[in-house]
Amino acid sequence: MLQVSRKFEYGLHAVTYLATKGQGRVVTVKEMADDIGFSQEFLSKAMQSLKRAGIASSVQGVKGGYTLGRATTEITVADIALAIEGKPHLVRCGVKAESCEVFSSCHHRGYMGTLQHKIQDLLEDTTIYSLLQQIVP
Amino acid sequence: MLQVSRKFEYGLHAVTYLATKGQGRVVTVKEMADDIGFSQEFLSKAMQSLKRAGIASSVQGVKGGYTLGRATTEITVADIALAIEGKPHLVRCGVKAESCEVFSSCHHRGYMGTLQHKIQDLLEDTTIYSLLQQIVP
DNA sequence: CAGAGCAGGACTGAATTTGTCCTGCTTAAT
DNA sequence: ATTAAGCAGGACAAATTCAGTCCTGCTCTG
Repeated sequence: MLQVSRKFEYGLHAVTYLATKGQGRVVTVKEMADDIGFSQEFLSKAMQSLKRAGIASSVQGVKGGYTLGRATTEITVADIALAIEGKPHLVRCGVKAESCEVFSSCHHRGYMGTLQHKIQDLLEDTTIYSLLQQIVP
Repeated sequence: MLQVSRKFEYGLHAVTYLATKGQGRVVTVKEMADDIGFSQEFLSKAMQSLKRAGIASSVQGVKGGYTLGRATTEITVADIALAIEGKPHLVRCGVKAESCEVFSSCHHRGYMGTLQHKIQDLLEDTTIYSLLQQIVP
């Protein structure tokens, strides 16, 4: 259906939320979930993915929570997509060649590959910083 | 996962297959399925979608089958995607505003909208004709 | 040492995708 | 006129993926 996953939507919202809170501020998942209006449990999963990718960093224990792991100019939408959905594969043969019945005779692999690359470029072109500029002009 | 559906892959293969067979030639689903290596039943579904969109046209009865509905220069990858997957909705709120918990306060709708538009443009830029050129230089 | 909060594995239910089956309609050929 | 090839399309079944929950453990502050 060429649709982004819900977890990605959660993640993107979370990152912009953290960005508006400022760099130093540590925010709990509960606060974010309540404020934004998401399920706390599920948002937590998204945050864990973002943390593993270095996009967010976490503070353990009481008074713990999440902060952005780096500057908003250094986080692109592509980073978030990669952190949450893993490497993109527009077509199945990108994941597993065996999953394609016509792999050896396929005419479209080249095109689909460059298409995916172009989409990737679009995502890399947007940093969280520039995204926030668009929101609050 | 931002992946194209299998039915779309079937459809794209079918269209290029028909294109290489030449305009007039009527081809049965069975022939295509055997030649390409797809399930006949499922490919048939894809063809029906393509037909409804005018991309393919069908001939009923014995000696029936499918042909391309118009010139390869007049069929884009976007046309095939639309025929088979329907209108694209990168995010859920495009389908149903209610499916988004934060619709009213959402910061990303604008960006996701233009992103979707750009992807759409990429798909519209490729005609079957140009796709075939890439394959057989 | 109690409790807030992150980490992450396991599991469940829902939704979507993929694929099959069956019945009916159209038409060329006999 | 009858037969069989082939499209049309609804209904259904299986498989996969996604979304969301639950639970247990670990870490740190007060």
